Amino acid sequence: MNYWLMKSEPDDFSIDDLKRKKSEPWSGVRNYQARNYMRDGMRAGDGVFFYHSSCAEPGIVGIAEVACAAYPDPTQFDPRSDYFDAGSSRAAPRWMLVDVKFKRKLKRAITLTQLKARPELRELVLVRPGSRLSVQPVTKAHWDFILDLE
DNA sequence: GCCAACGTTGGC
DNA sequence: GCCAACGTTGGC
Repeated sequence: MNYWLMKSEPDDFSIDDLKRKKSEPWSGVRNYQARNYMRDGMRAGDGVFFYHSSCAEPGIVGIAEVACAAYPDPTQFDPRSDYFDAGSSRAAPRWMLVDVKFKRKLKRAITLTQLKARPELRELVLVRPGSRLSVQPVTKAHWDFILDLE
């Protein structure tokens, strides 16, 4: 079992949105590294930290789970979508996604500030200088450590 | 294959 | 809104 962190802007799609919808196709990722993690790394049942970015208090706000293996992101084929990619095709899809399933909200968000303050998390991709990946791996040790911060 | 220009991300 | 860091694009 692997562990991940996935970012979402709460104004766009929040942990409460995921709770209400129960499961959501993680559409719109247009970064190759993030795609590769979803396509090659993720398996159903993997753990996911749901992270709120670009907001007043960025941080981990909930726990989710990978719900299925990766499949083509349908928005890449839709000319009316913001995520349309004319360079992709159904025969050779460029962008893949997984469904993300709600598990629970944290009692209290674990803020980016808190995470940065912990020397044990120095190697966490999220807090690495310059890292902007919206889908990133989390080691089991970091996963357990972060859960204990709740 | 280099690299400048441009667009995006995301914390502050 | 600013801006640093990063990724992508496209001319050469």
